[in-house]
Amino acid sequence: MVTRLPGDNLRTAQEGLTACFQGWSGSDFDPALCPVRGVLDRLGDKWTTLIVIALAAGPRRFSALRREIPDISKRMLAQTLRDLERDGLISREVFPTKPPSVEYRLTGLGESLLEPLNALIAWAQASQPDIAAARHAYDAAAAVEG
Amino acid sequence: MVTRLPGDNLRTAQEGLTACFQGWSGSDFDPALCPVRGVLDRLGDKWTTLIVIALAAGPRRFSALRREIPDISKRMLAQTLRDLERDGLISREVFPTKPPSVEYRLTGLGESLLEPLNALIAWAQASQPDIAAARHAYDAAAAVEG
DNA sequence: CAGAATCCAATAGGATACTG
DNA sequence: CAGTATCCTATTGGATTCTG
Repeated sequence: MVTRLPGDNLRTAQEGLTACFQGWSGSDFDPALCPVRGVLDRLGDKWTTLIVIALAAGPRRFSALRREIPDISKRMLAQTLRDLERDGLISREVFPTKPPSVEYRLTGLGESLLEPLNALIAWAQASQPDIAAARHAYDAAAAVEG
Repeated sequence: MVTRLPGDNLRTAQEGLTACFQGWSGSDFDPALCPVRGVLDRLGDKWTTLIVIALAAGPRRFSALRREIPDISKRMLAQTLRDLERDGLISREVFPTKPPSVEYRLTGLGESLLEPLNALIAWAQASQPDIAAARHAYDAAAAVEG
């Protein structure tokens, strides 16, 4: 175990991101092929992360998810679940009851997303006051200069 | 320093996300007020993360960013930079040369995003083969059943 | 060079109604 | 219950033109 200085994690992250970035920022590279974009586009849509977080607590049925994410429409819930299943992040199990019930749960791959996602959420929560303050200051400055 | 078992980080992430989730999944809570959604919506747009990653390597000028992200339009670059500045993640410095040049750099708050972002990118890169395989399997299965 | 403004196309996503 | 299908609106974002 090495001793870690305060700026150490930051430098590691800088280097990792820079190395990654240089791999696909070359002008003759097709941006559509960049795997990072593909994955982040998914995570970036309106509902994916919410559903993953909801499923982090355990398996859920379709209507249970609807209750936990009150403002999602049936359409988008069904579609996002399908996309997540297609990407192998969640699995779908149909119980042939009557009426039928369907249970969704994270796969191992889906669970592996929880750690980096948790880090990001923690950052969002910790930074939210700073961001709000910055926005307020920016808007106030913009207002005085017309 | 405690010993860490293999599943330990996962459990920590599960608990953290679940606790966070329960805070705002209550049905009488206005989803628009959820700070996590606000922040993740920003990170989820098409260009924000790309720009942050580009700036992780150091300050950049407007046209340098355009070269490094070849498929961004002037409009979206300007708009995304403005939003990032408003949120306090980057700072903007104008040099009164002629013609003018403007330099953007990450603030301390912006740098603090690099670590969680790096974790997510690393996950995306590591998981990309699994995701591609899952998609292929899903599509193949969907094809046979009509 | 670094934008702002305008216009327009593509997509995301909500509401509703219908099905097994 | 767990979806699908259709329609429609709002937002995103590209192309182009104009300015200091």
